[in-house]
Amino acid sequence: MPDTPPRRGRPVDHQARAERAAHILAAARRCFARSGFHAASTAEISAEAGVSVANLYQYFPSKEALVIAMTEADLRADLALIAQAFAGPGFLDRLAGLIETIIEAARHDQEFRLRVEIFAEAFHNEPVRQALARAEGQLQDALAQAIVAAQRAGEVAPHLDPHGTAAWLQMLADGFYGRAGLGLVDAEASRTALREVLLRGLSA
Amino acid sequence: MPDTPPRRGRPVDHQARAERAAHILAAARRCFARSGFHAASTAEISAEAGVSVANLYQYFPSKEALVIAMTEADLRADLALIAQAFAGPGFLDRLAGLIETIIEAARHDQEFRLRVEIFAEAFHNEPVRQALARAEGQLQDALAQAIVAAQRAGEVAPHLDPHGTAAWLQMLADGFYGRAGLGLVDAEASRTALREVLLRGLSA
Amino acid sequence: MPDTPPRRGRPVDHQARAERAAHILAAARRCFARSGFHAASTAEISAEAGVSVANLYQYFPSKEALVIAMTEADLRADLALIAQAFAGPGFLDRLAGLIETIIEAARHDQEFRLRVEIFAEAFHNEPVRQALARAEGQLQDALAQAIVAAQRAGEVAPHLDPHGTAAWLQMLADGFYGRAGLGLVDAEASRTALREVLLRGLSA
Amino acid sequence: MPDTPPRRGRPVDHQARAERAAHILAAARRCFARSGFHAASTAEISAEAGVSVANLYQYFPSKEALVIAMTEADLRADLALIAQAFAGPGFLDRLAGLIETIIEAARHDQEFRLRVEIFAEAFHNEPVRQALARAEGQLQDALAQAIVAAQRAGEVAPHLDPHGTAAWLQMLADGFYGRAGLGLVDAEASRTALREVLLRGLSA
DNA sequence: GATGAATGAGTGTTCATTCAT
DNA sequence: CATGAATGAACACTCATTCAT
Repeated sequence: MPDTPPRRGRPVDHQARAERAAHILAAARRCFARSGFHAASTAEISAEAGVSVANLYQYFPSKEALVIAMTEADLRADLALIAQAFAGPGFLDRLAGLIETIIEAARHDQEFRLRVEIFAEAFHNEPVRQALARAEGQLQDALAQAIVAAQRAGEVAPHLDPHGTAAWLQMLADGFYGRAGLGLVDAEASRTALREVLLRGLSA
Repeated sequence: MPDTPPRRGRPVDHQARAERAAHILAAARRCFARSGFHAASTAEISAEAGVSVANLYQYFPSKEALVIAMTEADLRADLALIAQAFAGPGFLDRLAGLIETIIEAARHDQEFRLRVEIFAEAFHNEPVRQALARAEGQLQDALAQAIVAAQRAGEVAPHLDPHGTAAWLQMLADGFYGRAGLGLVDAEASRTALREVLLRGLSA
Repeated sequence: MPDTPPRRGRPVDHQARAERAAHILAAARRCFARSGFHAASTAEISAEAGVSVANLYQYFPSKEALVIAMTEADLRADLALIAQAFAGPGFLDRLAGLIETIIEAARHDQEFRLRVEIFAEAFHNEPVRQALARAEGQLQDALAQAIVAAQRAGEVAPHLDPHGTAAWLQMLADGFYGRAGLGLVDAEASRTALREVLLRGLSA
Repeated sequence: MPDTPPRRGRPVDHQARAERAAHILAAARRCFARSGFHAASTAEISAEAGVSVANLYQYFPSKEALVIAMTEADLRADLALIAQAFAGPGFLDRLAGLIETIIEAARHDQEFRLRVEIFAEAFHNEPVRQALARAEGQLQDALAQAIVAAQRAGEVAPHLDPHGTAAWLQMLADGFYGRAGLGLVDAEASRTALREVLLRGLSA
């Protein structure tokens, strides 16, 4: 490495920047979930975050960039969730636990709407589409990996195609998000029915 | 109802009105699927339909009304499809055929995007939400009814809750629409995996 | 001609449209001259014209289109002026008269600023540049034609290149506009000096 | 002036300041010529100069100040050019040489656009107008002085009003800049025609 | 002196909708 | 019934400028 030239002026506070970006992103999340991607104006988002519109643009170059950043953050969170959820034996039990977690969450926040919103936006916005497709692909890979492990452990039917199976798990989840966003989810019935289909669909 | 008062002027040609409304609605469908609900302007829709913007407003009082009409038309079509699909014996075979039909359709048109788009809009637009919730409810009833019949015929596991089961079938479908809209659906893999989960999930 | 299909709805009033467009254009002229092309907002122009901003956009698709329309209208006016000014014998006298007219005008309106403004805009805006270049070309042709006629009539030195000569006449005019816009023109001195250079520069 | 009070802290390096100011001014010049006064942002200028925006403001209190400084620098350069160009005998030959220089320059850089740009800005910006008017006045004086000398030397017609004559020389130059900026200047034709008009317009 | 961070005030343009013909 | 004309309200994004470090 060549010696870096001595920096003049105010140094960049990377941590503060990251925090503020996250703060704005969280505000955008709430706004998009509440009003929808198009209806949520940059003014609304800035106000929710308590910053000026111009400041928002110093952290994200466009509204689109917000969705993309969101998608990527979600991906990281989901991957972490999956990694943790399937870290040990008992695949089916852990899956049932995951369902429980998701159903519970569906009662309290509007995050679910966000997922559908992002899907809709992705249809007409190429960069968003790419980000989302990439995220869905990575999630599918992670799920497939967990399925393979469970198959090796004899917990999941061995002849099932791991990726195809992961795909319908994702479809089920996305479909659940939509219904949850509409307020159509009956927690008790969902729990039972989903458990049933997962057990029957996967178990060896 | 009392007898209608004698009408003055040119009598309304109900059929012509209905046809033109359907024509406009079809145009709107294409536009919404192509550009999204918010990005598709009334101007774009009118142009696609070959009528003036003001004329559109004589058939539908608002853009929102278009989505609602669309939802209701879709409901009728879906109910007809279900009624026809499950009219005789062989529930599981018929279901597999339905999947085939849907997967094929996913390759040619963009209608799938529309479903997701309408979900997203419904989240922030109460009248749309009501229309969609009502449609989903009726679809669920129809599916549940078909499931009950199949259970009686011994084709579907008898202990399954018909409504809960119908619900996950819907989730699976909605999730499929989203992935199809994103272009993530591999026809062959989807066919196999979906058949598998349906068979395992439902069969007696 | 195939028989035109019977027009439905409100017919277009072409005259009213043309009048309103001209009205808006005149307002834009005043605004551009007063505030400059960039500083004059579409809101300012609409207000000056007494119409809504959206209405302005039904007559001109962009701010740029206003300048282009202006350039073309000016071209027509200038061509007419030249045609009329050099319709008969006495080229040099007529030229002197033209100068007089222009100098007088420079005292009362700000139109001169507009010319410079449009030049500046043309440098960075290709469509405007093309419109302006085309206009300047046509004006040069018209001037050159008048010079040729005057040469035939023995009023202008026969060996002068008509286009080159027309070019410096235009430069002189443009330069005059700039100085007039700055308020640097002394009517009396300009009159004398310009007459002198024209006479000496052109006469046989 | 009374003796300056003893300065505290690091002494100002006047030379370094002047150099950096000149550096920034040169960058601004390129940006204004390329994008226009309004379209060139302070960010663009700073980037071109390789300094921060805030730093620019430590050398020039506003964007306007940049144009004014530019005008004054140009004035100094032009005065020097004139002084040198007309330092000896052979006024007309020297003028012809000057034309040549200018025409050549018009082929390579965009500086010409800058002149027109500054004129346009001057119309709506009083401080700029004053700077430009003052510069044009001084240039006119210098030119007039050279003309008087040439008249004494018998090279220029004695009855011509020196200031009026200087004025049309300036107009010709400004008009040339505009056409050059538009790309309408044919070097060969311009050379011939301008030489002709200068000779005929001035010679004794 | 030099920089990063922040912002109020705007910009051109679009849109769903209404009204007169 | 069908159309052209009109508009208020909004929107994403930018900019010249200031201030704290």
